[in-house]
Amino acid sequence: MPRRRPGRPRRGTERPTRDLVLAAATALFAERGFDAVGLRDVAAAAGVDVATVAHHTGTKAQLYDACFARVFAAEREVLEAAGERARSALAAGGGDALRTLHDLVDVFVDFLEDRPETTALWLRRWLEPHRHADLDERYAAPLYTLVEELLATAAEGGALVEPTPHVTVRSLVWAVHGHVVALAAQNGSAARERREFRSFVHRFLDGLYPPAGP
Amino acid sequence: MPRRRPGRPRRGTERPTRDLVLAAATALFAERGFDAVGLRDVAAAAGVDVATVAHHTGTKAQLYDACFARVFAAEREVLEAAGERARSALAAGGGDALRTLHDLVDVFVDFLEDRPETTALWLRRWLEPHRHADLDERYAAPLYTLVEELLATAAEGGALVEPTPHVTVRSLVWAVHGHVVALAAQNGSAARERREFRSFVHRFLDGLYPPAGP
DNA sequence: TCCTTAATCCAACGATCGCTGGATAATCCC
DNA sequence: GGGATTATCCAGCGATCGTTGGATTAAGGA
Repeated sequence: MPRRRPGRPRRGTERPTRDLVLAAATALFAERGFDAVGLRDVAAAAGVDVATVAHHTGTKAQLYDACFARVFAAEREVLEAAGERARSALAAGGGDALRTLHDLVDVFVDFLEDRPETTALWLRRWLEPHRHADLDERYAAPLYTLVEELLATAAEGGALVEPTPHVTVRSLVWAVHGHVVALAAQNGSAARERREFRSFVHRFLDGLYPPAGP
Repeated sequence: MPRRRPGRPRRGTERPTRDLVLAAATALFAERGFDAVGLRDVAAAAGVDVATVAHHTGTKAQLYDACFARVFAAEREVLEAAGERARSALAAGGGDALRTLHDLVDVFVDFLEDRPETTALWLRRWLEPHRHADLDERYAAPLYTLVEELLATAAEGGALVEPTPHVTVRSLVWAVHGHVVALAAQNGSAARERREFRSFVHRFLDGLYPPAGP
């Protein structure tokens, strides 16, 4: 690993060091948790010195928060874009509501399968809420309300056979996280596992609505 | 906290110190994780000295394993007893298979609601498999196969409308863990939350079987 | 050219960590 | 009563932790 050049960066240059540190720290935090990761581990993974990590990201707690903010912002962006697409598809009225709901949830599953560290950070956040006091309203609530809102919108046409959508959505989200964890734990035949889980989720979603009339 | 008496314990006396340490350590590990808990924290919570903790439970890693073994053994015992009852109820042939399945899963939900640290330890185990290399086969597999077996047994009468019981059972288990985490996070109206989740689980289980004929 | 700003690293501080050797006290067994 | 055994605590070891002060290098601004 070549040593990074010291000195003031050139004008047009962005600052890749901070992103480098954040990416390395995110991977380590997701795998081992806050206390098992030393700042020297982060520095070594990013190829810089410990003091450089502190220079860019402040204290360890601030670095932790920055990692969560970065990952959750990416998730939120993807989900809100998918939500907008679903909304306009339903507003157009031409599409099938159930099919739209399938597609929306597929985006969620795809995203978490592609970035398993997102699931790891969510689980750590749920396990240790005392570390994330200020993140509650900024990330968790919008995602849940989005899916619930989509569920309600999709249910406008046909009645929704589901008296507790809140519990239903939460259970669905946790099932997805469990799927990602199981994928990370097993060795082979991940493709089949992915297919089977999508099939399960679709059948689950279909069960929320009355069967289509003849 | 009165200092514990040194010296060899009396004959008939059991050894409460080890259990005291294990209980305190389990609560701390469930709340904060392995690395965030110091042996001095465990000792203080148990009202003993650090050396006493080491004397009874050996290494910190051994203490961690002992906590998991203790909690998972309790869970396994409860579940296997409920499984035996469900099996004999089905073998007698008199009862309703769906009702038997409801009761079995209710036992699981009740247990985790009563001991939320069980969920915390399961999630930590899933998040950090490198810490639990030897626990995989001893605890995880039997629970899953038990529920799947019960599902299969309950399905002998009526056909099971579920091509992937493995995925289904896992998703159900994760939904229960998510329910426990949500219960711990919220403040009030836990009774309503419990009722709604049970209702959800029952409807979910019913969806696995074809609707009863008229 | 010279001063300012910014990035990087080195060295080290105080605190805490897991762990242990040894002293002391209480009980059992003979 | 008197060793043997066991439980408990005290004190301290070496290692690692998060954090910081200061030196060095490189670029911008005048």
